[in-house]
Amino acid sequence: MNPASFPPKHGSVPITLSGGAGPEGIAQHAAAAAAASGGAGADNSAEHSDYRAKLSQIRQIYHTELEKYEQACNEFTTHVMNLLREQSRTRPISPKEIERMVSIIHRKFSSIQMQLKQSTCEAVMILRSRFLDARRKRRNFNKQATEILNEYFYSHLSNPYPSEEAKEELAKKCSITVSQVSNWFGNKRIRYKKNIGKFQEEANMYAARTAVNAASVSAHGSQANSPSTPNSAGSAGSFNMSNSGDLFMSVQSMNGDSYQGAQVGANVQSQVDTLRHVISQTGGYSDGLTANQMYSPQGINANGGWQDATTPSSVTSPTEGPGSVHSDTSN
DNA sequence: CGAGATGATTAGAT
DNA sequence: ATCTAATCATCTCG
Repeated sequence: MNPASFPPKHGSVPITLSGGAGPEGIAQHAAAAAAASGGAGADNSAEHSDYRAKLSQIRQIYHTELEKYEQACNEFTTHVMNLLREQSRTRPISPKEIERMVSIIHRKFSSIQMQLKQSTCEAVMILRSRFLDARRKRRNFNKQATEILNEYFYSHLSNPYPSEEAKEELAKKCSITVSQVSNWFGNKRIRYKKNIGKFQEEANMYAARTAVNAASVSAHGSQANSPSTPNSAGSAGSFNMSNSGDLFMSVQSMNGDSYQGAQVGANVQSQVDTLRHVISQTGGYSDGLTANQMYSPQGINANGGWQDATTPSSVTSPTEGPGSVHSDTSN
């Protein structure tokens, strides 16, 4: 009953079922069966019942094989017994010898049965990985869900860590599970941080949208919208982290514990995030400052990311970054 | 078909 | 327990 060797990593495929006299590939059998039922379906319950059908199929194969081996064992034993009996006419054969013979045979067959067991185990594992590994049936979220998630993300950019409640609400709105929401935010944070340039357009879009929605729109707000895509964002490979928030440094980091429980703070922060955007878009014009970095990595400090927070001091004071890279945006 | 996008899983850190 | 970072497996688009 020991789990034998669980294939620790997928994609390895080294299985190599016992060659030779052993029970040949139950596992391969099952894998083939699983592969045969590919495609189309994708109905959750249907798939699950499919999985169970395959499982019972494996079980049945296992039992019939087991029975077969047992029978073969018995037959072989009697055969050997007969031989011995015949030989006992020409030479004396002690009962001990017979017993030894029988036990040898049984040992052999039981080892074969162990192999059978192991193969079955592998088969189940393959089946499992094929049907139960969620990665294998990944579906993209629908457009609306991603919109909702993105909206939340970009309107909380300075602290994109939705609370449990927020997650539940998002999950409900998007018709996905809470852990899917968590996954999404985890992936988003990482990927955003990793390549902010790639997400600038998106960030601008959602920021503008939420601005229009939330800020009650003092009419005529539509313009200012993206003077063509700012291709300057550069960052080919080395992320030099042009952290120059400059304009809006002031509001930057009030993240951390300050509004842990206070929803008010969060709301305010959200508004600030949005407004900062609007400012960044329109404000660029008034000065000579080119608008080429409409959305700066505000919430992200140079060394790491959002999460470390709790750096007690040093926040709220625009003391430039550690490296003071300060890429000058003038031309 | 290949590259990039994307959701899920995992190891390790806190 | 939750997050990050890396990675996997699949989807999507050209």
